[in-house]
Order: sequence, then C-alpha cells, then structure tokens
Amino acid sequence: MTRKNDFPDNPIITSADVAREAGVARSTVSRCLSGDGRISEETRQRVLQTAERLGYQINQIARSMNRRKSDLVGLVTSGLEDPFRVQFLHHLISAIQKIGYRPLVIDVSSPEHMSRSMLHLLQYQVAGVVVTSGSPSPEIGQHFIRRNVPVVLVNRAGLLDGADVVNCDNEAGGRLAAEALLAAGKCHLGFLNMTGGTYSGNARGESFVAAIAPHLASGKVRFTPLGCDSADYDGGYQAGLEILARDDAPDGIFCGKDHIALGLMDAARFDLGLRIPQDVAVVGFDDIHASRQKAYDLTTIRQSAEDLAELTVSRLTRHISGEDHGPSMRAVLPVELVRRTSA
Amino acid sequence: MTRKNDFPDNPIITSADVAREAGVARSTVSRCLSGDGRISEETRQRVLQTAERLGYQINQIARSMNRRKSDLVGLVTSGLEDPFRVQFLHHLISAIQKIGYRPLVIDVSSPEHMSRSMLHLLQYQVAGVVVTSGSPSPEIGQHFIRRNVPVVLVNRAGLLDGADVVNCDNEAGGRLAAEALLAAGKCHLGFLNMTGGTYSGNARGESFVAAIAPHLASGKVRFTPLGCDSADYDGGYQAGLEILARDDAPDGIFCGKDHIALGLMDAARFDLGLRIPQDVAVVGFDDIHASRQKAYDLTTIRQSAEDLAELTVSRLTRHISGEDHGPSMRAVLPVELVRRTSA
DNA sequence: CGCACTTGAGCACACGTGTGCATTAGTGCG
DNA sequence: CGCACTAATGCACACGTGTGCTCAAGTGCG
Repeated sequence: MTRKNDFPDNPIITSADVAREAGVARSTVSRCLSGDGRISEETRQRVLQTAERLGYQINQIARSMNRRKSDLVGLVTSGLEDPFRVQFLHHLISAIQKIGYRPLVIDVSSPEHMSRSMLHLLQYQVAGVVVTSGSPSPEIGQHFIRRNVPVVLVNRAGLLDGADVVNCDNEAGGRLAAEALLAAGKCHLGFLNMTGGTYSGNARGESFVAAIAPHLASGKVRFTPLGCDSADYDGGYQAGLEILARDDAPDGIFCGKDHIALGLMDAARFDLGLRIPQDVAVVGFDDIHASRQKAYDLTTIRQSAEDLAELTVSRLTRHISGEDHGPSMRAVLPVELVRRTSA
Repeated sequence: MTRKNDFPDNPIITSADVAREAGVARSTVSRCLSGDGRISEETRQRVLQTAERLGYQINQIARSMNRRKSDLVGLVTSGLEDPFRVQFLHHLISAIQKIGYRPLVIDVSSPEHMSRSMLHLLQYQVAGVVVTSGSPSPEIGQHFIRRNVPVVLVNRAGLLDGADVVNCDNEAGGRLAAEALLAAGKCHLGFLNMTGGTYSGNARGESFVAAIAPHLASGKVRFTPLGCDSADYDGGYQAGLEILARDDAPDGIFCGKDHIALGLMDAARFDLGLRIPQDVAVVGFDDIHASRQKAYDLTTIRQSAEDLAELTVSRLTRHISGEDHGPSMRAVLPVELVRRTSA
C-alpha cells in the first residue's frame, strides 16, 4: 500500500504535520485555514506561516469526503464541435474558477448514455451541474434536486422540475431575423436548421414564422421550411447546394446557427455563383467569431457567451453559497441584431 | 451537519447498505465491485444484484481518499480560443473518458499563476496531468514526478525532467511548407508568427528557414521574418494589412498557425485587393476545420488532433496502469502537406 | 480419523479533514 | 480569595472505501 514514506524526498504534508510543527492541535490548523473558529491572531499567524513554510496543501479529496460535497461543478456537454458552445464553455470555466470551484467535464456524445453519465457526477459529490447539451430526463434530475445539488440548464428545454433555466431570447432573435430579411426586400424566406432540430432551434424558427405571418397573409411573402443533416458548416453547405439550385429557391434565409449559415454562403458563392446578399440574403444566429471574418461578414443575431456564462454562474451560486432554496427560475438573456453585409 | 437522513426520500446508499441488504460484510461488497478478491460466483451475483436494486453508486471521493489517487486527469490549458487546441481537447476528453478517467480542466489564463494552478491539481490527487499550454517550471514538475504522477507535455518545450513529451513534427512541417511555396515559384518568402513566439512556432520557423537556406545562398530567393501581435485571426489580419502594403511585400508566406493565415488572407483579398495565390501564396499549420472551408481553402500542414490525443493518452496509461516507470519518452506525430488553392 | 491445505468471508485499521463538545487558562467582580 | 464567565484550544468521532490479516468451513490425503 502507498504510504507517506513511499516518497521520502517529497513527503505529503498533512495538517497533522503542520500542527506538530506549530505545536498546536490538528483541529486548530483546520480552524485557522477555514477562518471559521475563533483563534487568536497570534496562533493563526504562526500556523499560517508554518503551513507556508512546509508547503502544506490541503487535501481536497479528504475535505470533500468530510463535507460530503466537493468543490467540483459538473459540466455536461456533447463535445466541443459547436463553436458557440466552446465560447460559452470558455467563459463558463473561467467564471467557475473565479468563484473557487473547478469544472469537471462530462462529454455525453451518445445521448442514450446521458442518464448514466450524469449519475457519475453524483459519485464526485459535485456542488452543482450545468447542462449545455442534451436534455436530462426528469427522473435523473430528481436525484440531484433531492440532494440539493443545483442544476442549471443552458439553452435547453426546461423540462426539469426544480432546475434553473438560462436561455437566450430565441423569440426576439427570430423576430429580429425576420425584420432584417423583410427590410432587405426579400419576399421568399426560408428557415434552415438541422432536421428534427433542438429546443433552441425550433423556438427560433417558430418566432421567425410568427413574425412574418402578417406578410404571408397578404400574399406578398412566401415561406419555405428547410432542413439539413447536421448543425454545422457541412450541413449548411450540403443543404445550400441542394436548396439554392432549385428554380424557386428562397432569396432570404435565416439559419438556426451561424455555422450553418457559413456553409450555406460558401455553397451559394463558390458552387452556384450566387451573389450575397443580392441573390440570396443570409442571417445567422449566435455571432460566433468566424461570422465577423471578412470572408463572411455575416449578419446575425448576437448572444453574448460571456453574459450567458455569468448568468449561469450566478444561478449556481444562488444555491451553492446563498443557501437560497427558492423555486426554480427562468432567465432570458437579451439578443441583438448585428448588421453586416450578408443581409 | 449533513447526515444521510437529511434526504429521507432519496437516501445516499453506501456499500454498508448493500452489505446489510445482501447479508454479507462490507468488505465483501468492496471486493465484489473491484473484482479483486476471490469471491464465490454465487455471492458476487447476489451482491451485484442487490447493489443494482438499491441503486448503489460508489463514492469516488471516498475511494480516492483511500487509494490516495483519484481517477481525475488534470488538463492544463489556457482557455479555448485556439481552434486547434479545442479540437485536440475534444478528442482528449473523449479518450480520457474511454479509459475510465475524468478530465479536470485547469485554465491558466495568466501564465504567472501557472505554478500555483498546477499545484491545485495535487490537491485532487490526480492520476495524471496533460499540459497543453504554457511551460511548467522544472521545480513544479518535480512535485508531480516525485509522487509518480505522470506529466505529459503536448506541443510544448520539453524542459521538464521526467515528463513525457508529445509533439507534432514541426521540423517536417516547416520543410514541407518551404517546398510548397518554392514549388509555386515564389521567391520572396516570409514566416509570420506571433512576436516572441512559442516553442512550436519557433521550431516551425527555424526548419522553414533551414529548408530554404540553399536557395537563399544562390541569391534567387529572399526571406523576411514577420511578426504579429496575437496568434489568431485578428493578429494575422492586422499584420497582413501592414506587411502586404509594403513595396517589397513577400509573395509567399508561411504562417505559424492556420488562424493567422486566415486573417492574412482576408486582409490581402478584401482590403488590399490581392489575388491568392497569384499575388501572394499562403501556407498555414494545423489544418483546423475552417481551413477547408471554401472561403479559404487554405494549403496547410496537417497534424491530426485525434492522433495527438490518442498518443497523449497512451503515454498517460503507460504510467497509470502499466506501472511502467521507465524513463521519459519523446514522441513525434507525423504531419502532412494538404494541398489546396492558397499556394 | 487427523492433518495440511484451499477457499470464502469478516474484522479492523487507515486515508485526511471538519466540527461538536469538553477542557483549560485567563479575567473581572463581589 | 472564590466564583462565574469568556476566549482559546484539544479530544474524539464521523465521512465511505480498500485491504492485510485472521478465522471458519470445507476438502483431499495418508
């Protein structure tokens, strides 16, 4: 078995070592570091200095064991292929570290394993869970809620009773996209998203349609629902090749995600020789970094990954530190239209 | 204090509960689950079924405590802004999960905090560490090496004694880039990378120069070192505006990273009206997803993020499971030239 | 039948920390 | 001086698991 003296030249320093060296009880060391108990200033200084001198590092595992709660926050995601999700995770990881916690990433590539994967998080006594992909089943969520482990769903359907939900304003986004395309004088509109779609995508499409409904009624405007096989560049590209080659191709297309829009634009320009926005105008959603690159200059609906991350963390801390066991909340992050040259 | 009966409707099941229910000792349960001891098949089945029925989930924290080693692998990175690093992390996370471990991400945005951040990993008794950003100081690495915690440096300078190193073949990459630009008939070459540069970037640049050295000597070819402020699209774009506006601008540029190349291309095409590759040919490095998009179609040196991740994990497992305490190794991942239209 | 040996399972300790409770020293006041 | 009270610190238990050692039962063999 591994014992401390297995590493004679680099022994593992425990609070007991610090206590012995400082001439106090181990419990005193613990209280000094947590700042919890009432310890005399003199003792505290001596203990802290001794700890520093010995290079003491608290054992988070043992601490978590005792507290029955670790300082890990589970991040449930499905890979790092979606650029906006990566931007969001980037800010989320920073924000989680900033409040003294650590991200434990769980990649649920196969949705059917989601339940089991999420239960794994329970094994680590996580302080909270952020779900950015897939929708956890209600019964799996109950395991967390019942143990007072806060769950935050980000841009997901809020089926989970007791979980906080953070969404960007998909409805406003769809509406803004519709207004932008109509203002550009387009009269045959389409909404392109992955077939089947996600909660967010469907919400965007529905509000898009709702916004153009009056014009549909007047007969001046037509609408065609469109689909692609994957929610990425390739999906948009392949769909673009097929859709835009039709005789009655739409002249204004709203894409559920920026990446789809980029693929669509490339198919239009480089394979079909269409001009953007004259022949076909394109509006995306998310405002990922690539959208502002000169080669695309995509008009899009911007949601701030940073604000979304801050909002997510504030929902987490509400439960973790604040002991606020209030009812679940639903937060909506505002979006804005970024006018560029694609529409 | 939090007790088990704080959650009366969702009690935390421990191995003691399973043992009591199955009518065996707790140690027998432990041996059944680890498959370690010699337990009769009949008992094992009964215990496993009981565990399943009660919904028993092992407490990884307690297990790590006992073993003095968790099943967490620390990933030291500096944010998720570099697309290739994101691709690499994507595969790395999958690969780590596949061998039954979990990634614990540490974001060291400020390099000066790197030492302290890496020490935090020690607090979690990580089974291994992968460093994808920044170069840890030798003395910090010793803390890990001495505790037999394997450290793998990916595309980093291998200053750390005892750590395994995994690199792509920067030398071959620089050489291939040089050959591609020379074959395109370019005679004023440049190497554009972030000023100051990284280990990988410098290696690429040096072998690039070494490869064109014979032609420099003959006087037929010139070389100009170039620099940009950041290793991303904006850095490449800004540098492109400045460099390509000069009278004696290079007509063939090798960029240390694809993203820099994309910015350079956009500055050339959309701001300066240059044709690619006629007026200026561009070669990148990494082959990120965006490079094969039609709007860029960047000729580049490809390294496989997936292979790099597999290689990294194989180095980790060599130490973690294999008990191979052999000397540190240096692995080199082959690269290849991907010919597209930018050169 | 007695003994050595194998197999299966239990006991008890250890891992490092937090914290309720007890204990000691110190202080003010009657 | 004696007592009550407060501040500071130590003691001891708990958290859930892995595992060395012990013990009991069963088996084969002389």
